[in-house]
Amino acid sequence: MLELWIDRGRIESVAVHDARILDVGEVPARLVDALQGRRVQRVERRGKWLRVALDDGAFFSHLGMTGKWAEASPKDEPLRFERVRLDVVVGRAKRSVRYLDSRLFGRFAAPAEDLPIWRALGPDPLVDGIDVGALHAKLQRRKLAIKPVLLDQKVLAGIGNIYATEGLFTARIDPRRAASSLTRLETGAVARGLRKALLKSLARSTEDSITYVQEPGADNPFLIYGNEGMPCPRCKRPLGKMVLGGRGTVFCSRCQR
DNA sequence: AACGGAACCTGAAAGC
DNA sequence: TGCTTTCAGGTTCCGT
Repeated sequence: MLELWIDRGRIESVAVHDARILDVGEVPARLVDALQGRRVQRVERRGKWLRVALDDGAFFSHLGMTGKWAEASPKDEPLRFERVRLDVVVGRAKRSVRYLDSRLFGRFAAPAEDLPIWRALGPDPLVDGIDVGALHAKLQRRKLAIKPVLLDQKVLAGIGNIYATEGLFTARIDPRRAASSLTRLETGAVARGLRKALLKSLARSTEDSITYVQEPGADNPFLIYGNEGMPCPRCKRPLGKMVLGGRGTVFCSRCQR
């Protein structure tokens, strides 16, 4: 959506309302300077990062877990949880886009060079696809449990706790299994499970809004995430939950081996 | 290098 | 009812 709102536009003004979404040591004034007057050339996504290429440089936006871009009118007052505001002229239209983030886990940056973290991202399952052989080789080198390895953005970009949980359930793999113990066949199943979970979520997202599971009124659209204690959709036994790599992990002890 | 655990932050939900 | 505590998530940092 952000792409639709600002592509080919010229950034008229920038306001950073809360500097906590910037990198440590970064100051709003420098960022404003880097963006003002620049033209947006394209918007790309890899994993949880957006990279907005400008005629000179680029800016990066990570949505954390509660971040979203929203379109507003330039006349509108700051929206609830607004942290950054960009006013853009696209053709004859004046648009104002706002970065909203209640929990401030997101990030906003306009570095001179591409962020190292962006360059280090693994392949994005939807943008780049998953090369099962390459993934299998990568997993072979990791002794850690498969679930925390999937959360490593250098392995695959964009896999968070929800998709790792869902993908492993679909692949019928126990999240505690050592990553190195997965066969190539099982790695293929995980790759398909992850893609399926991501695509399902993408299909669910409406034209112009993101609804997070945590938001009131949103019902749980996931197979097992958030459903601990409820019947497994496959075998009907109650789903278990444990902490793995510091994150809650729902699983079925019968279906996932 | 690889790993575990705590910290960051705040709204919602659960507990009292 | 209203206050307090706990929990969730993605990432970074610190110690081992």
